Amino acid sequence: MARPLEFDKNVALEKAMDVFWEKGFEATSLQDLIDTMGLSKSSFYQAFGGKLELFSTALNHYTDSMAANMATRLESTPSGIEFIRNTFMEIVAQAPTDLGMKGCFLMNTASEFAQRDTEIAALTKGGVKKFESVFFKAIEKSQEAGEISSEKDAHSLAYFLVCNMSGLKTMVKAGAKRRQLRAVVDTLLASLN
Amino acid sequence: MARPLEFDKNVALEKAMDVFWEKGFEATSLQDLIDTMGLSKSSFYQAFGGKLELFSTALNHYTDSMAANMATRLESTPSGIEFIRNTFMEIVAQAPTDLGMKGCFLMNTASEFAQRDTEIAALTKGGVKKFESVFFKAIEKSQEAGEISSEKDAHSLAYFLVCNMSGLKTMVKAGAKRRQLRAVVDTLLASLN
DNA sequence: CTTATTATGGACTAACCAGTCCATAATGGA
DNA sequence: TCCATTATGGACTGGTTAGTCCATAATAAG
Repeated sequence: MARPLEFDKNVALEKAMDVFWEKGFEATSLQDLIDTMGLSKSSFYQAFGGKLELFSTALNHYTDSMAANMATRLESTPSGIEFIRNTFMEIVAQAPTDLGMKGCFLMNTASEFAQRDTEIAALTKGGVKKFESVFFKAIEKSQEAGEISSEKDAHSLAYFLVCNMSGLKTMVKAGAKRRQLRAVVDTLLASLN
Repeated sequence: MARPLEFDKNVALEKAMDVFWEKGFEATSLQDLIDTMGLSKSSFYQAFGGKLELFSTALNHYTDSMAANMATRLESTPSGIEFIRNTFMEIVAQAPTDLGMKGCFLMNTASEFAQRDTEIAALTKGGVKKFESVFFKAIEKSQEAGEISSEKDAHSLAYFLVCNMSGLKTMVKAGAKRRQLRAVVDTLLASLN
């Protein structure tokens, strides 16, 4: 019926997500975006509405795909506590890499400007819940298997894990050494028993 | 010998710190700064060199005064673990206030652009050490008093506390409720014993 | 009072910002 | 083939950015 798009919208969105993830909202210019995404200004506005709108879309894409990824890994891991250990060990492992230095897109966003934009604030709240819910399931699983005492409140523990995930990823950005992160994870895991 | 400054440099620096703290580096314009600091562009550049230079100065001022403040409070608190509890309870208490929503200037900075500027990266590393060292002293104090087992590594615990402090302050920005933060602090404090 | 020194106000710059608009290109259906 | 529809390239906008520069104001020493 009409001229088709010359680019893959999902691919372009992922590239935009990477830029926002690495540089944040303010430090990312429209030029950065259209260069990385490889499309013209017209196509950009046509397809994604604008900078802020694209940012929201990218952030939602991030939390959805990340949480889905974690949920899948949880299902394929026999032990809940093993899933938790793996998740945190991965943060330690990728600490000195480019990926590690980007931190967590969700927490970066909360830190940068959640309180300046109510829509973004709602998005970060929702994003936290997605991660929290995966940890909650992992803890329930562990409690059923007797790995974690059932007397502990699973919701509190889940939030505690999210909080430590956020803290660890920020410490990576603040220049933490692997052994320091490792020590934190050890302490954290020990506190679950 | 010559015309004197019409403003107090320290007062101006504190005001600049507040703006950077609240809005971050990128989102703070020179106009924001000179408006808040109440001085002209010429005086601004004359006295503080430039935006980035002022940011460094403000960040250093923040970590120095914050760490000094904590050190003083530690000395005047009989029990090390009580100091730790107070410190974290204060974060919970001020969570829904304007101050709480600003988060931690140091961690905000690490999150925003530590990895884009090597000088700032060095500053954040140093800032973390300042906080870590206060917690380290608090833990040593607690271990001497028998409140915390001496078998635990004080350095690891100190870093664990810094990490949780960072995490909690980010969770505040992400819209955490008081009772969620409270639960995290309870879990954290319980893990020290 | 004069002079050397420094602070200040305000005009100015060049680059960049997000976003708009329109003429043109490309496509599928009739 | 022709037309309706949509995508695209690129020129353009008004506003903002950090930072510079100079003429003038204020001061303290002599």
